Amino acid sequence: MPFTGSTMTSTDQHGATTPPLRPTRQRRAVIEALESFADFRSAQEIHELLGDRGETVGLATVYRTLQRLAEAGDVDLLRTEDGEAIYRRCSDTHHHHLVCRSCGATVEVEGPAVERWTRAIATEHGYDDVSHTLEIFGTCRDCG
Amino acid sequence: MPFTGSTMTSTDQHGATTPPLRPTRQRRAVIEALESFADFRSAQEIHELLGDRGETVGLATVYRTLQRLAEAGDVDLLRTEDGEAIYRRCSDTHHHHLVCRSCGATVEVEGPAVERWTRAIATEHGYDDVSHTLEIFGTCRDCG
DNA sequence: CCCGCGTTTGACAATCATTCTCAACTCTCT
DNA sequence: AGAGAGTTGAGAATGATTGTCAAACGCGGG
Repeated sequence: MPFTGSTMTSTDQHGATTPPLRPTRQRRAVIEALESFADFRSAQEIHELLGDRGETVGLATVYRTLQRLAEAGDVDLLRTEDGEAIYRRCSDTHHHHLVCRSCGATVEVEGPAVERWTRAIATEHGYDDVSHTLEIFGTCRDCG
Repeated sequence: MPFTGSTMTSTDQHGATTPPLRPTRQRRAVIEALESFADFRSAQEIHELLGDRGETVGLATVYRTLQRLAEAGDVDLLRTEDGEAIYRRCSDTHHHHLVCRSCGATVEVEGPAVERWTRAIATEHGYDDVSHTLEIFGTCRDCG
């Protein structure tokens, strides 16, 4: 299987291939749910959270919605060490995360130097159309 | 589910909790298979590759072996965008990868500056016991 | 060389996250 | 109100990965 590393950005590079997105009750619910926490959660957890709130949203829909949002760059998607996808709402600038290994507390960090470095390294090796992933893990003060 | 971000390094930080590892035919076969290619492959692919070679090694065993090797730091483990685990033999120094999005060709890269940066950022925010993941994706010259 | 015992293996069942299917439903626009 | 495209939900289906457990193996001692 080929490697699909086209990480975050799915911005329209051309005209407008993106089909319209309808503001349904379910979608609003998911987005609202995302507003209610600051760390990363899995699709399943978000689905559960919605259930607790009394919102009825199918699991498949939660998955679909999160996918769309991630593609659109409206939420951050990252993978836990065991490959599970976890999501979080985020600012729209390119950034990375410092995540607490034990409680999940997250800090968004920026590093222009790193951005430059990755691009330079890639170019130097003849790679084009560069993207990257960078996540930092650690134990936060409270969990220390 | 808590976050387990203890990425690559699983080096014994203490005495020697690591139990002995027996050099069985299967393990040797897996390691040998790893020698035969330079890019990343999934456990399934490696299992298949072994089959083609006439080596009979159970799929579960391949998974177990790769896991052990990864824990021991003898192979690199990274995740494709869809969460599949892929492995590759590697040098034992800490490094990152520049992977071709379409053919999987890989280059190991080092960046002392990045290492320092991540540690600094983490410390600055009160995070301890820092580790990180960083992968760069792009389209290599041949696939361009 | 044979024995004992903890380690490993393998076939297969079991998990688990995620995706697919498809009929029923909802928007949006006219 | 009606048409047509986008959405949804329930449950089946997928697919990677892990668990189970009895049989096979590697290693040190006698």
